[in-house]
Order: sequence, then structure tokens, then C-alpha cells
Amino acid sequence: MGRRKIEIAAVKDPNTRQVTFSKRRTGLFKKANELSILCGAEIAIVVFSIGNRPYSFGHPGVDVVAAKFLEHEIIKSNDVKQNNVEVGDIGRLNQQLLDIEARILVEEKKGLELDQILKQHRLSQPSQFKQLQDSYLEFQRRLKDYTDAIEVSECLILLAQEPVVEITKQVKKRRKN
Amino acid sequence: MGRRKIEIAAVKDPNTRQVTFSKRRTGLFKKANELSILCGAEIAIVVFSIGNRPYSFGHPGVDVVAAKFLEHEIIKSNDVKQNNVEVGDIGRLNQQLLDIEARILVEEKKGLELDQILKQHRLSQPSQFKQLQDSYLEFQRRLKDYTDAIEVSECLILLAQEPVVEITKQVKKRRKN
DNA sequence: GAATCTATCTATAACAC
DNA sequence: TGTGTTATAGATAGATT
Repeated sequence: MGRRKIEIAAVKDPNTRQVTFSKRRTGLFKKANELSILCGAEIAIVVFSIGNRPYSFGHPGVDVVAAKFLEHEIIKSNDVKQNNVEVGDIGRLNQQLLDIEARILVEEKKGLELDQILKQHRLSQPSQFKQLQDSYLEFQRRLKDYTDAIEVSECLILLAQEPVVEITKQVKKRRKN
Repeated sequence: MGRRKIEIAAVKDPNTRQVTFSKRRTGLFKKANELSILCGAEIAIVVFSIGNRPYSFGHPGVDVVAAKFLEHEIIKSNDVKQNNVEVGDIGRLNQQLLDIEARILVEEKKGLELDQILKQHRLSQPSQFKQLQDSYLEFQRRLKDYTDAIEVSECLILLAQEPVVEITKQVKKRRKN
């Protein structure tokens, strides 16, 4: 859709490529925005240029859509398991581990952000500080629960003396305390 | 770009909307694919239909691009902190806590999923089990690092005697061991 | 209700500044 | 490097099957 037809193949000239990238990225985000409005769809897009500069579009937000996607992925994989379909090879498992590590990085970032924000609020809004601190400690408690579950998992890997369902129950029990 | 021009506003007729969604989603993914080939860009797209059905496109993969994006986000937020930019109000903070809790739940599910998969592999592929177990323990170690960071944060909230940047350094130091 | 067709609209490649 | 213009390729709204 330009003066000439172009082949869909790597653009070699860096200058032309940069212009093409900028224009088509803009076009892609515009299309995504139209799709979300026309059809009430939720969309997240992340793009990296060849120089590794990140660009993103999200309606209602990249994080929201990403989290939703991950939940669906889990449900899907659970369904697969319930049907006793073959589980993938070792590579897929390692990919899952990488996914989790990536998300742990996000948690880390959020945690550091909270540190900063809490500190500022502590200085500027002492009346609300107590409430927020409670939330924060609650969050921490939940993370510990998770870590506990991981520890139980370790035992399971090393000893394999207990069915997996038991772990789920243990976590839930711990939650209710 | 059809027989008639349409306004960019919610399509009311469910039938028409479904057709539009399907066509434009296909078009969007095609454009994304062209952009990635033409410009050597890495792209991830996630779309949810109005009925919450998920669709995704990724080059080289949704997970890969998402993880890369999150790492960049972390770097960016650290820069923001260094520049002492304004942070938002208490409502936003509570929202952040809810977000994190939601993602912790996801991690929990993933952990349990891994238990299940690992157990299956232990039974069916003993030769690869050792390698996977190592990855799992490595993942566990990283999660512990994160928990440690949270613990440091607790001290910071309660005592507020240490600048936040120090925490980041501590986490990084711990990582390298 | 999905696939195909086609008139028309939109995105953009090349150009220009 | 960015912004604007224009001729043309490509996407798609509505129709048809």
C-alpha cells in the first residue's frame, strides 16, 4: 500500500527500515485501538525495535491483559492434564520455569516500587500509613505461604512420598489461619 | 476500507461484531507479522474477544517478548526513582497490592502445576529428571531471594532507617552468589 | 456461521522539504 | 531526523453463497 509493492522480507537499508518501523508500528497500534473500540476487545501489544527500544499498547492496560492471558493459559494446561494428554518435552518445562522467573522479576520490581511509595507516604500522609502498612504485611504473609508451598514441593521432588493434591490442601489450610 | 466508511465506535449487532472482530484480528496479526519480518522487530500481541476468548501472536514468542518487556520496565522504574518523580495516591497503591496478590495466585498455581508435571516426568523420564530438578531448585533459590528482599522491606517500613536503593543493591548482590 | 467476492476505504512506500 | 504529500497496494464492510 505505497507507491510500489514491497516484498515482505527484511529491509536492509537502516534508514528506510527505521522509517518503515515507525510508520507501521503507529499503524499497528491504531488498528489495535480500533479493534478494541469496535469489538469491545481487550488488547495488549509489546514491540521491540531492532535497537531493543520497547513500545507498547494496551487496552485497558498491558498488565491487565497479560495477567488475564496467563490465567487462561493455566486453565488450558490444567484441562490438558485432566484429559491425560501427553505432556510436552523437557524444553517446554524449562520454558515454563523461565516464564515464572520473568514474573518473579516483576514482583521484585513492584516490591521495590512499594518500598519507595510507602516511604514517601509515611512522610506525607501518616494517617493512612498504618492502613497501607497492614496491606503490605498481609501481602508479605501471602508471599510466605507461596514460598512454603515451594518448600513442600522440594520435599516432594526429593522424596516423592506424598501425592500432589495434598500440597494444595496444605496451602489452603495455611491460608485460613 | 470497505463498501462504506464506518465510525470507530462500538458495533452493536453481535453478529456483525463477531465478523468484524475475526477479520480485523486476522489483519492485525498479519500486520504484526509483516512488521517483525520487515524491521526485525520482536512483537507480542494478546487479544481477548468480548466473550473472553484469548488469541495471541508472538515473534519470536509471546513469553519471550513479554519477559523482555518486563525487564525493561524494571530498569525504567529504577530510573524514575532516581529522578525522584511524583508517585500517585493511596488508591493506586492499594490497586498495586491487589495486582500483586493476583499474580502471586498465578505463581502458586504454576508451582502446583510444576509439581504435577515434574512428578509425571520423574515416573516416565528418569534420565532427564535430574536436570529438571536442578532448574527447579534454581528457581526456588531465586524466589527465596525475592522473599529476602521483602523481608528487608519490612525492616524499612518499620524502621525507615535505610534508603531504598540499598535494597536493590542487596538483592543484586545476593543474586550473584 | 464460515468462506469468498468486490467496491471502497485506509495505510503506507516513495518522494519532498 | 522528523513531518507532510501523493500514488498505489492492501484491508475490509457489506453482499453473496
